[in-house]
Amino acid sequence: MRVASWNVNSLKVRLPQVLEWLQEKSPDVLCLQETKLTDEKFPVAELAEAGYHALYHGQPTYNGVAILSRSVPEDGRCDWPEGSDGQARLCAGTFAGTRVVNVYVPNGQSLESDKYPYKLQWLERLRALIAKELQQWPRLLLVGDFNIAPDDRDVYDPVAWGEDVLCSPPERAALSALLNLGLQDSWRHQHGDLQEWSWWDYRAAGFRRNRGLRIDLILASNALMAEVQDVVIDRNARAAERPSDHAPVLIQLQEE
DNA sequence: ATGTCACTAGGTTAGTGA
Repeated sequence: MRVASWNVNSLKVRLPQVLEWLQEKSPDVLCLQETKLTDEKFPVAELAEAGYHALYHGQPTYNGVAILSRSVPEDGRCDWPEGSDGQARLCAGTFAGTRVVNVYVPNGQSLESDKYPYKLQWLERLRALIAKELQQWPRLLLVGDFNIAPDDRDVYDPVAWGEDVLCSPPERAALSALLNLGLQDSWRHQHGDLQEWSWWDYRAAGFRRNRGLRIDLILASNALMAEVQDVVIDRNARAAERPSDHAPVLIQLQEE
């Protein structure tokens, strides 16, 4: 099974690139973040024509997540079990016994912003949810835009970036708490000390100068980690015409 | 550390969020 994650920064704008990428890579599952579409505007028909079912959860202007898949997921979930807080950042489904949880973690904006404590609270709620999900589905992938660079190897210039948002110790501790539930950063596990980025700022020619961060992650539960064959960041998608500022990340799991 | 992009509302541009 092959599962991917991609922050598309508006599915309305990026639908042609997404359809092309689906055709080229043919993943079983593609998790999207920042669709920025209300549910009635979700391109269900175009994706069905491409052979993909869609589970989606959006809102106007901001956020929005979706899971595109060859097969129909079981136990589909949109948003928190305790109810929505008005921000569409979470959805999940089960494919052949493998739970896939798709998240768009709040950005946080800056350490001074009120969005920063929201981010930390959101991550704590996610930890509690994943703890429960792991009990039901030991085979679990937690994928998405985490808006956290796990450590300094994931930052183009860690000295310049310092402990600013996306790299602050409390954010990294929140990510560690998630990993401590029994998950691994699959890309890092496969690639040792390699440095690659999944996001490059549109501003200041970030991509041309290869100034990026690795903030799009696929966390695999320990039960799944032995089946991981490959994890790749598809930098070509970022080099394409009218790109998202994020590249897709794709994990290949051994077939049964 | 800002060389962009996408969104919306409202008035063909400015604010906002990333």
